[in-house]
Amino acid sequence: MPAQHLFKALADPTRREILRLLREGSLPAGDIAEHFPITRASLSHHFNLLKQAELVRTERRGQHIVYSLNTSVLEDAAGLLMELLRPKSTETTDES
Amino acid sequence: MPAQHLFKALADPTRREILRLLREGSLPAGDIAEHFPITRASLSHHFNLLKQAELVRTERRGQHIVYSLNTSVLEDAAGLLMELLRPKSTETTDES
DNA sequence: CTTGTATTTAGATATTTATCTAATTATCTT
DNA sequence: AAGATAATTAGATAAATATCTAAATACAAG
Repeated sequence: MPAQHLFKALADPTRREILRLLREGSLPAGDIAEHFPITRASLSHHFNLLKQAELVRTERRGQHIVYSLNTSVLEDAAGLLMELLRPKSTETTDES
Repeated sequence: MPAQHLFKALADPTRREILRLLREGSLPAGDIAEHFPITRASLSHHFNLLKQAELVRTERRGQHIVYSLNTSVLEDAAGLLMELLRPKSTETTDES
């Protein structure tokens, strides 16, 4: 689990808002785009970072590309933060 | 709770490593500095961002400034991620 | 097989960020 | 008060990042 990609991806408000939208269910890129004042090209850039962090998955459906949340990676992220909350024992080797 | 500052602060590997050091207990800036290959000035910059996010607190002790972890904010951060994992109901208004 | 729609990629630009060196501030010690 | 030590701030710079427009790719429908 590359913590660096993960936290970098979470650092941007637009990307966090994308994740928030996907909580309710999968959405095609175009539907996501309607919620933001930036271009689709810019959103594609954000999608790339989210995919790199494996926070989202994609599936092509016809001419649409449908994005969905990868909840397990979000759990991992929360877990990484919790690890910072005490027991050095529970340490996992990690280049972050 | 300004999510933006929080996630920005967590996005940098050096800062996460600082937090990891502080898990074991408070440390003066100088002791922290020994763990890193960068200048103390650069570390000061990281300290500023961590303080802005309220992830650390400081206390002057003589000529030393002692840093310690603010665990409750780390818990908040983990909580924000968990909120992304389902119930839109549990939503809290947040400009992030 | 051409036209239209959805999405991404390429390339450019302005802003932000991590880092450095040098200077400053704060405290301690003698 | 003067000098030494700890830490921060100021100012500069190189690298990373978010954004844009324009071009490219992928699929669907006539």
